[in-house]
Amino acid sequence: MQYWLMKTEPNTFSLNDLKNSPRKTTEWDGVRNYQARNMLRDKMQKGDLVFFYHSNCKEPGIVGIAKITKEGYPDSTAFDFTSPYHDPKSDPANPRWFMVNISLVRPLQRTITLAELKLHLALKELPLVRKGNRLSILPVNESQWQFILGLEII
DNA sequence: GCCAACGTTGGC
DNA sequence: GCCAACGTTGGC
Repeated sequence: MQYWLMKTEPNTFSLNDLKNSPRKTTEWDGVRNYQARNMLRDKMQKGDLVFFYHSNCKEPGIVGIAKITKEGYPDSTAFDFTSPYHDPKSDPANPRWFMVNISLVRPLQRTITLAELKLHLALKELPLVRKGNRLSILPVNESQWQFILGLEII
């Protein structure tokens, strides 16, 4: 059982979009970074919990909890000529990109903002708050997970 | 294999 | 909108 943080731009796909998805489940497609791909393909396991993070928006932060409901499988949008994520270099016989399915567990009672996360010494090793980090999928260790959850209720 | 140029991410 | 920090590309 591992913990993760997954970034999404709410303009593209928000927590509400997840809530309104059939069975509150979505394919996490479109990841086109090899480090993130490796986590999707090799590390994420069914039942792992995920902080759902809104990036590139007015108030960046963690807004909900989701879980992995299907482990890594080839990202079909790479083969779809009509998709913005189409990648002609991904061969269906040897797929380059992978995705998982995630399902909503619950929204948080409030947004735990990036600014707030940066204040806590206990989170100084959290990859999210490290300078220059642009990965859209990041590991969270158990103590960090518990600490962040503890911030939800003020 | 090096590395300059370019593209992207994402906070601010 | 700016720009720092990365990742990728492609010439050599």
